[in-house]
Amino acid sequence: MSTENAHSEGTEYLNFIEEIIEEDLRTGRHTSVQTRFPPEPNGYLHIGHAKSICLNFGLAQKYGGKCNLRYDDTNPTKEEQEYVDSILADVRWLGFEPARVLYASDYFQQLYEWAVVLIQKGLAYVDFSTPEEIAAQKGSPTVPGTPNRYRDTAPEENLAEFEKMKNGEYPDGHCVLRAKIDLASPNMHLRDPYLYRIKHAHHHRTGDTWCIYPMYDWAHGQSDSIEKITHSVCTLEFIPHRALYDWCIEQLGIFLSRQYEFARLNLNYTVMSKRKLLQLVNEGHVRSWDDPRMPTISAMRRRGYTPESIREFAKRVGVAKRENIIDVGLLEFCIREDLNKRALRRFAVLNPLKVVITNYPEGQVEWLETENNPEDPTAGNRSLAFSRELYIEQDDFMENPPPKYFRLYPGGMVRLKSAFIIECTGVEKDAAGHVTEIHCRYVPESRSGQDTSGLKVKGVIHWLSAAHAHRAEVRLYDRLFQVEDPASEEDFKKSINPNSLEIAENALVEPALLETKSGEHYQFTRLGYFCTDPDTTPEKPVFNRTVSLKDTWAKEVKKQE
RNA sequence: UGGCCCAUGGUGUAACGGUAGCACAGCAGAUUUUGGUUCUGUUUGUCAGGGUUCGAAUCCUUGUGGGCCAACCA
Repeated sequence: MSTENAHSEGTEYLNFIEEIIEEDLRTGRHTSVQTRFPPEPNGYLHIGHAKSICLNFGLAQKYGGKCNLRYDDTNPTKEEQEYVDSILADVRWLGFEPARVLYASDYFQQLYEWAVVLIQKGLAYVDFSTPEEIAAQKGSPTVPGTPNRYRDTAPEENLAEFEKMKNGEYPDGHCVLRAKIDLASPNMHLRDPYLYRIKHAHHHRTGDTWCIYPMYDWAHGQSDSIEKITHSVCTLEFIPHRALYDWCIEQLGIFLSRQYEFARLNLNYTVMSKRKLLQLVNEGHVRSWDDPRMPTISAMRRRGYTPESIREFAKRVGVAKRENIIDVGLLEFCIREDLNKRALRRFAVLNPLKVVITNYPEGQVEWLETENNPEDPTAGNRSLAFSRELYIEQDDFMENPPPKYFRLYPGGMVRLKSAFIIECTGVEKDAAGHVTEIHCRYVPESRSGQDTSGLKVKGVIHWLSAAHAHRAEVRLYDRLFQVEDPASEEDFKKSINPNSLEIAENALVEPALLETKSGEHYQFTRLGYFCTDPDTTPEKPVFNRTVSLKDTWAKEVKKQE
């Protein structure tokens, strides 16, 4: 209930794009809303893309419109089918179904014909200068550019040269098609931008049909226009491109799509650029694109984030034009909030410490009921085996505890959750002085649910019957970087956290977890939320820690230091 | 040394000329057989100067700070 209130509070106001849309609908400028999500298939989607997906698909949903998935595949040398597939999968996993799945490459013929129109109008020319020459001729933000001799080539000749470009008569980089706009514009993107370049490269969809490929600025706006996109939403760095976007559409006299820009998502303690993420994968700093430490959607899925939690996160970060760096704590809040309601509780002991209940009969076993989810009575109960030899978490015992420690210590009492109260009566150590085993006595009349002991203990800890526990591998993740903004470092890889992955090799779990399947979510009681990894086998389950539970005690310990 | 975008608590985001609110984080307390959850209370903010106005976070202006722009990338 309270979360619903939070939701409604979060959506009571309109973000600036929604305001524009409502105004457009009110004035009749548009009668429906058409958006699109336009990724380049040259990498895996990350949490920043998730914000864009939620925005674009969310807008369409909210206003009864449609949202396309359109691959911006105009550069054959960088794009691959593997990425195409993963992108669609990620969009769907997030909970959105594209109205249509389209490709900018679907429009190559149309784009080519429009380029011919532009040339005929004297608004584009073929330039044989080198990239260096062209760059020099463009001037600088403070110095206007200077025209070269190709700028005044007659349309007929440009037409013929463009034809040669298309027919493959020139090698890569021999010449380019440029728009003829304004070499003195303060907006560098208007200083006769490139429209087409020659690339004798195999395209993942059009094969070898083309050897000239349109640049972003020549492809994007027209693709929007073809799809009758009413609100073309992109990130801030495209603001200077808008003038060119409008120019192309205006010169062609086609459907008037409009571009609006919002601030992209930045998360602290991670990097978001595809280039850097690719580097992390290729150089082995992480295992793969879906290594649970990565900010990619596939990695977050593997780690145990749910689509709902990511959508909620996108809602909470908002949409505005201000540069921002979101605290990962908000992401963690969103997944805890979601999983707290849904995840089944299970007992797991990450670092086992043996406990012998000295006054419990050897060989005896009794089964004790415990709830699967206290937040959800319909989740039911399960039985846990209790016996003479148990395991508890090493963290739950201290020989010399600090103040306010209310777990187990010599002479201290604690409740084993859903079982009995025990008192620590002795400790066994190895030669090095490490505690290897502790001895306790249990209070028979303190059985959970029928406690007549009259004892009151502050601590409640989880446990496992030694004879019934099973081995498991549990992977514990910490932030991948040690600094808030690794991208601003001289070398971002130097700030990689060497302890971002810790594997609990000796972890033990309750028997119910043996049948777990990849992708299932659990709360390991008192530890955190965990998700079964695809590496799991019937013999040895493997879990990823999605996020720990909030740990007030850890905070208290820090304060005491 | 050109142009464009932005500026509200620690982090985000509202307030559309009329009481600066919400969320996360923090802090304090209550409840709790998860030091979880839940509940209650609470600290912290309009970048600076000038102007318009009865009244400015909001409009104008100057400055400051941050971001973006000169790839045959998107």
